[in-house]
Amino acid sequence: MPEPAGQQRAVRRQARGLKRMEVILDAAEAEIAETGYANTTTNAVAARAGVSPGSLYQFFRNKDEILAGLVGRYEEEQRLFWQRNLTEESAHEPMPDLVDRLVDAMVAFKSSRPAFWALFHGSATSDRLAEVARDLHEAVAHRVAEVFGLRAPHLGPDRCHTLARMAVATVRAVMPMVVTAKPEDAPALIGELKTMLNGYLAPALDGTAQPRNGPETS
Amino acid sequence: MPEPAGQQRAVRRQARGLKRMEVILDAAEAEIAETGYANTTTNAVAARAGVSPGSLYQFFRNKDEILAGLVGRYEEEQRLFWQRNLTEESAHEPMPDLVDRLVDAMVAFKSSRPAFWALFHGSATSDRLAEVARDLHEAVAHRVAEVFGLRAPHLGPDRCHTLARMAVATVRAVMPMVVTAKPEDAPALIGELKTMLNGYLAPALDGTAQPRNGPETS
DNA sequence: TGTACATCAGTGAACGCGCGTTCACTGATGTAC
DNA sequence: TGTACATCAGTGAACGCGCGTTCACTGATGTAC
Repeated sequence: MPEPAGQQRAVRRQARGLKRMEVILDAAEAEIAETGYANTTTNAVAARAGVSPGSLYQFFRNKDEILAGLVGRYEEEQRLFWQRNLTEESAHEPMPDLVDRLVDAMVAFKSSRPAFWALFHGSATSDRLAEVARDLHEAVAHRVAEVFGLRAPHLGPDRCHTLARMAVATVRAVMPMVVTAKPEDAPALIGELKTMLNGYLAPALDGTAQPRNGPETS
Repeated sequence: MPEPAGQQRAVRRQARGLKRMEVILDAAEAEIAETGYANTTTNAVAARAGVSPGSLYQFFRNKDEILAGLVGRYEEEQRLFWQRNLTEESAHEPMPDLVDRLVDAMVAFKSSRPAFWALFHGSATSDRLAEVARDLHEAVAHRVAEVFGLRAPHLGPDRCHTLARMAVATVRAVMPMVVTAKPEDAPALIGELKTMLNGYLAPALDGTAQPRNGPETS
């Protein structure tokens, strides 16, 4: 008899149990990448993981918790990604270089984690998932805003945050186009995205040029 | 109004039948705006429309066809919207004015058709709906690209199309932020969107700056 | 060391619930002669 | 002008199917003495 929700005693997972959880999450990731979260059935995840449905429910109380487990893994990866790609040095990096580097890194990340993008950028979402995705994007925007603040201290933190949110939203909007595009068209779209971000961020943060003028050297 | 797409059997609708269909679509629109397409049940739509479930299925063969009916109505509205707001004159309008006017018009349209945006920009979508939304956005981009072509004939149609798709994607990305934002923050976000679009489109279309630069150092 | 017992890991058939859809039926309206 | 008949409009209970979740149960592993 399972204990009432909230009262559940801490379960001391054995090594094989922890292993199983990872296997189940891997299966869920693959399944979601293929068919979307809403179309993913718990039984399909269990079958793919090579366990019975009942076993799955021993480790995850319900379908949402499987999602939460995946999100937990992603959050760690995200943290590492931004820790690696966005440091205090980024505050002094020329804007075109910074945009170039970050966009390329994100595209590369996308390629290596298809399920991640299926979850957070795909069409087959869910209310629960949209909420999680929003939080993740907000966290990224927050981190970007911090670097903007270092770069242009004369702007208030509010304005930095707005700029960051706009930038994140733009990337989020264009990325699916890149994925959908024919492979030979993708680089052009990525170039457009960089141009756009640059044209928006450089004047606001570095005060180098008006939006109508090209980025001339100082 | 013409019959919903997919209704192929020549059923000679009586006047009251056509009226009922509109009532059902109104109910579906309201229901979808409140809970999203996936969470909308056909029985709830029927109840809201004041008809029995069986009656609903006399006019729409399945849930998808209700959606198709709604899309049909929206397509007509969309056509009128762009016919009104984007003409050949737009090719000679100063870019800031054009962006300003269109963004404002779209925001106003959003306010008057909440269900429309719940459908095409909300989080609770579906595979079917995502497909429809993509087609709509593609149609808008196509029309925008035509005006870009008039404005800057020296650019190829392909490049105009790319610029238009990027612009549409950006608007689509920012609009949910505007909706979600506190009312006093919305104007600022709309301003940012305009700045961004302007900074991207003006150099590319009006030739005030080179649109792309390669990886070479300055 | 072995034995007893609690807890964790695992099974897979079956249950239950929601929701799209259908069914058998009655009434309303249009059309032909 | 009425009558017959086809078709449209409408009802609401019930069906069926998919899928998340549970159930009763058997092994496996850890722990205490």
